[in-house]
Amino acid sequence: MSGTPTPPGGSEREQRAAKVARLRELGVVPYAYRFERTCTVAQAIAREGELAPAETPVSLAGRLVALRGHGHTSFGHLKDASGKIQIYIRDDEVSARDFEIFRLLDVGDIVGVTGPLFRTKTGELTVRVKGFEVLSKAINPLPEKWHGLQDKELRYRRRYVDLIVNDDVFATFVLRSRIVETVRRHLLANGFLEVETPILQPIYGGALARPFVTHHNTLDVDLYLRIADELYLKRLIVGGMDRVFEFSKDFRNEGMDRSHNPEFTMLECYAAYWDYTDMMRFVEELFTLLAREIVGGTEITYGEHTINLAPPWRKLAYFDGLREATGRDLREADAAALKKIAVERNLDVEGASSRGDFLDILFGELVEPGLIQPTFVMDYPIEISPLAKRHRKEIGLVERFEPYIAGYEVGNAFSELNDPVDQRERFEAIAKLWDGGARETHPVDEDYVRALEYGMPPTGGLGIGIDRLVMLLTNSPSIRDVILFPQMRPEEGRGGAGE
RNA sequence: GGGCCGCUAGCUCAAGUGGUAGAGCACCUGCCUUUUAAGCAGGGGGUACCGGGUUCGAACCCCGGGCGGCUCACCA
Repeated sequence: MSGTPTPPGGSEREQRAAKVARLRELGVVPYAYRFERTCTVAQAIAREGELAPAETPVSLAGRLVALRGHGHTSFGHLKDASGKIQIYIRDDEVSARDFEIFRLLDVGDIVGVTGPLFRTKTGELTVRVKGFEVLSKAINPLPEKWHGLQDKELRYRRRYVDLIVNDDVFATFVLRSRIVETVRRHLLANGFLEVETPILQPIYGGALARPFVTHHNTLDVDLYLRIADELYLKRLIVGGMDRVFEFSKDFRNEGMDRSHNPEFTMLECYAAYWDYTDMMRFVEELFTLLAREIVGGTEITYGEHTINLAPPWRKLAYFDGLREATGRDLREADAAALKKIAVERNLDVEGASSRGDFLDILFGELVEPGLIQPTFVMDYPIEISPLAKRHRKEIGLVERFEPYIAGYEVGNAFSELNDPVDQRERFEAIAKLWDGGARETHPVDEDYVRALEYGMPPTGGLGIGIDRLVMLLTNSPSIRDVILFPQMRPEEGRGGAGE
């Protein structure tokens, strides 16, 4: 093809590919090596007043998101991570070759432009393009400009396109980064040390969940992807690291839905010489900071709820919550009695067998949904808290709390169990439940018990589900809206014949 | 895993009861020197998720499969 315009016919992708060839014919490398920009779009907009428009050109780089050709001129919009600005080019202000090259550009291409800023007669700040470079020619067209990319499957599978065209999606992930940064800063400011612990673990623990299993060839052993990093962090407390934390990608081989992804991010932190009341104060401080820095106030909106994060938060003892819901004191109730209550209320008790299972069901169904405003649920039954320290006053309870917001459990904390003998007994009790057919349980981690036998100081521990935290602060209804690449079935084999 | 819904051009969506697939955006050609959902005129583009069946004829009806969404169950 020689100098002739792109021939008609073929898919848009083919037509755009032909433009790449045409650009090369014109001596343009459509995939540049670098571009020196003088500022971002947002900076250009902010600095308009300081610049002497006629003399001081700016160089900006970004994606063409709109083009409006007018024969001898052309308007368009250039978008970078900071914002969007109009560009304007005239054929009497650039070379004929440059204008021809410009006319080969499409929406979606990445370009660098240089020129002074001016205001059009409608008052819009615009770059008067005197020179430009093709930085990357896009072969695939962007989604349509009015409706953008709607299809959720495509949005998740091609998140890069979603990010290009849906500004609110982009903003959510910027906020996620800022949230993590704020949490990290608060921890560092309080003397916590950021550490990294194994993702591949020979024994999984620290939570009750089904793990992913993998295999190490050289060692010829099965390893588990961690379901929590708790037991490793507390080993570090034993080792004398008084305050540690880790943003831990955890993996749980369970169902997926609006609030569960197989891999998710958990913050865990541990502070020697704290108990759970210290941790409660810390959580309130952290959320107050997040509210101020991320939301700009203590009030947030989540779905239909307006939530006030200002401390102090309501404190609700676990069995007080159950008493309010059932009218009965269940502290002494055994498994059979609890089952009876659950069945009376038409709750699904399938698969439940232990006292802890029934308590979990009753609390989850009757109490949790009402915990909209921030609430610390405190002092859990010992059966469902194998790593928490016995309550200093109440028999059968542990010093544990979970902060609830908008009906979501956003964290989990306790005065950590540091008595090795008690810990071993708890592990064994749990293991027995396994033999009894309980849904999930722990293998005994002998090395962890051994670590406790070297002496762990009294310690307060806290876990916060980062994904859910981000959901709350960004008013996102699905965990998939706050995870860049949520787990999907592979595209491979789509449309294939059934097997 | 169960239930309901969906899958048509690159994207967003149409097409009473089965009759041989359309629009807008995007792309191509022409015109257009301050437009902005630019405009006007012309044009190209389809494995209808995949496979089978019924039928003279299937985007549409039936069966099987795939993927997704919502929801229930389980979990954080």
